Amino acid sequence: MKSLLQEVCPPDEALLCNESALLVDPVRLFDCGIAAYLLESNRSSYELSSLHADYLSAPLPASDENRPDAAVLAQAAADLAPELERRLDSDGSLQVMQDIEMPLVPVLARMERAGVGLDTSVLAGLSEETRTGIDTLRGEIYELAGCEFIVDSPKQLSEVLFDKLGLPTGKRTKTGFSTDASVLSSLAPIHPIAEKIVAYRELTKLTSTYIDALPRMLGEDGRLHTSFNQTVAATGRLSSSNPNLQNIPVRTGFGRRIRAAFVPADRNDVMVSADYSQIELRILAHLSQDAGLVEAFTSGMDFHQATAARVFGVSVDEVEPGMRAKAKAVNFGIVYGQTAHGLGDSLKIGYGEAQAMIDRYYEAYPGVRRYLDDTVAAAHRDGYAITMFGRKRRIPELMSSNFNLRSFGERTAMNHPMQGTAADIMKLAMIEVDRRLLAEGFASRMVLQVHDELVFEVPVDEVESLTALAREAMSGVAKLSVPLDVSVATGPNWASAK
DNA sequence: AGGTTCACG
DNA sequence: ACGTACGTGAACCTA
Repeated sequence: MKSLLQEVCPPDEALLCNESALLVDPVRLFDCGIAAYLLESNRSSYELSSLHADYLSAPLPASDENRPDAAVLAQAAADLAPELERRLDSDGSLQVMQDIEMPLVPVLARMERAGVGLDTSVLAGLSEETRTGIDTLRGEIYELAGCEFIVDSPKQLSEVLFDKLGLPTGKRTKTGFSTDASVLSSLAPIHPIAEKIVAYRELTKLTSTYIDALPRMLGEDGRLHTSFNQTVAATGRLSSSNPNLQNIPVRTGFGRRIRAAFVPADRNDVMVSADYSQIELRILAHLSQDAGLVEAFTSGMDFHQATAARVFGVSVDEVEPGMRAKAKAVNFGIVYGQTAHGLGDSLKIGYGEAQAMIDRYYEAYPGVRRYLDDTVAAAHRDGYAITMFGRKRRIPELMSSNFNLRSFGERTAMNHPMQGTAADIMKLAMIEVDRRLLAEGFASRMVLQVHDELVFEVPVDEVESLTALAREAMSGVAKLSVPLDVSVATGPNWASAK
């Protein structure tokens, strides 16, 4: 939440946060930075000085003793607002501004101010464990390498792996040979040092980014307060920083122990997590109107399994786990603007086999291919891609004569309507959830958003009503051709609320 | 400051 | 003929 009000007069942040009454009517809120973001979501700066220069064709006036910074900025905002509003209107982006972004500002302000609880004793225990683990692994790596070096240095590691030990090189980076996780996993069968390095990387990553870092970032109230940035992600998603609470580990068992340190403030409260299931693919089903895809979601069966059955031409109960995993990867790929290369990499299969799977996918879901082709063509014609709710993303790369850059633009054009519409839907849901929490006098608080998930701190006696509220609000904000399924879970910490 | 790597959706 | 999966933020090393 980097609102104009916060920029100009930090103490008045209270205006946006007050729990008892919303003193600022979102209808009358106009944030110049967010307006410019809706017009050009790729801008490098949304500072008033930058906007003044670009939209009013004049540098920001200098401040002096008669005109302090705050006065200059207030005047700049006042001058910019009508101009930006005109541009939003003629761009067709005023709806997104008024219906989504401005109403979201006080919601994010309240979430940031509420913060989230962190049990530092959990992290202290993990820190102890990782310290000894890291020391042991480092020693084993030195032993296997036959020398001591800085394992964290990709340059030194590359010398050890590829020069000293003579292991086969894989991908290249700008500066040399890559030592990333996919390279190390291919080296694992050849030399035992590879898996030690992978394990070392996991522990050092989790320690330096989370276990040791988060306790240092607690506010005076003993809670973690992130910033939800509203003008960063070009698709319309939020981002989170200082600390980033949208990338807390969850994929490994050890990582989930970090997530377990996120707890409610009050001992009698619990964490509740509500997340959209496969929202981007459901949006694709709606946008493409592909009969097979819509059927897969309305029938209520396992979606990746249903895809596997169609792609491999077997009945649903004949789908083996390997087939489901492949179908799942193709489904992911579709959302990213599928390429045979990318799919081949992720599945560790050949380019040809990957292309064959993609072809079979498009045969199974012909409406998807038609939709994606139309979407790319429209983006070439218009210069932008657009979401269901009218959020545009300009894609200048489509004009490039460079094949790679142009292809990137086309993948962006395919991805934006799915990722961006999901962001729109989540933002609308947050506005509705927040409105009802206040209107119905809940003590529950919405504390985090992680793209398709909302996290709440909830008094035990509100669990049932909050669960119903989250379900209704999240699945009810948009009417698609397929249901917007929401799964809700509860537990004493964030890891257990899954 | 830029590159690499890796945490998340 | 070309070669990348989409969107982020943070830590670390190197220059």
